[in-house]
Amino acid sequence: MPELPEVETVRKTLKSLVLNKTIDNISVFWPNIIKNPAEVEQFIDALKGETIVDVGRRGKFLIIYTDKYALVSHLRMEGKYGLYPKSEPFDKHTHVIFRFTDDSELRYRDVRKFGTMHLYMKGEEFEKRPLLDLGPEPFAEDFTAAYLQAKLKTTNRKIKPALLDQKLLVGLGNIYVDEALFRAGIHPERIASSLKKKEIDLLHREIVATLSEAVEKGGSTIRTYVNSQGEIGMFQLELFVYGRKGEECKKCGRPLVKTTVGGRGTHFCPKCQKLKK
DNA sequence: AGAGGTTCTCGGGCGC
DNA sequence: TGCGCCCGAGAACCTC
Repeated sequence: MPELPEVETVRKTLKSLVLNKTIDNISVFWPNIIKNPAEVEQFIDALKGETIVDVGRRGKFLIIYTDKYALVSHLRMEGKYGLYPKSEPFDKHTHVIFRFTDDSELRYRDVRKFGTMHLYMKGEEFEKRPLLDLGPEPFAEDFTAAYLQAKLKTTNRKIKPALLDQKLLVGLGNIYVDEALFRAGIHPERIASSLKKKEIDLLHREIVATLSEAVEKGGSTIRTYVNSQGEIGMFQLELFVYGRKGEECKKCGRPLVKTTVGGRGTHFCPKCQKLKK
């Protein structure tokens, strides 16, 4: 569910809620979420007594920093963090609880149980999976049009699945990839290596613009997304194509269509995004 | 009933 | 042949 704008919004709200809190103990009700260390007991023992000193982000991953550790957390489709009073009952979708030394606790809830957590010593987190091998951040200096052009030139994949590959670039998911491709006027099934320099320049600009506008609006709430303070995003109101099948294209007025590309539901305008070679 | 905001693993196909 | 890369399919899980 969350792509870069949603995760960045969660990062900010989560940080404001848990900074300087000290973990007293932890309960894990669905151990499959904990991918490292191998034993859940080690995960729990390591974090007992640790104080949260920062909350970072790399692509769609949250990184909760404590004195000694980096907890790398991916929300996948439906993961959510929230701070609750210990006295409040938790629901059946609560899979991990971090109890603090005060009367509050951080709960990780995840209806589909797809989310993951990897715990590493601080400083090791970028050398191990899943943060190893990630592509550039879209707002960083190393994500340039020239970089994008060099990467796309050498792949025969369709442009949409190529852009969803987090090794090429982090942060895009199914919503924002459809939005960026529409805004750049590029058909999602174009072969990546067939894109012209001019098209890639525009695509690069629209990827950065779409993601940064969405961050400003607190992300998009399509179904269930809320930030760590329970607030919805507002960027869904600005979407051009995602979730708008059959509605009028905001550029040309013709109806938008939905197909499947690379196994993912894909929204686009057949008039504004022509499938040329 | 099947799709849903994600990503990992696996296996087939292809080229060297 | 064998290996490595590239790419697509399927799987992980639950709700509506």
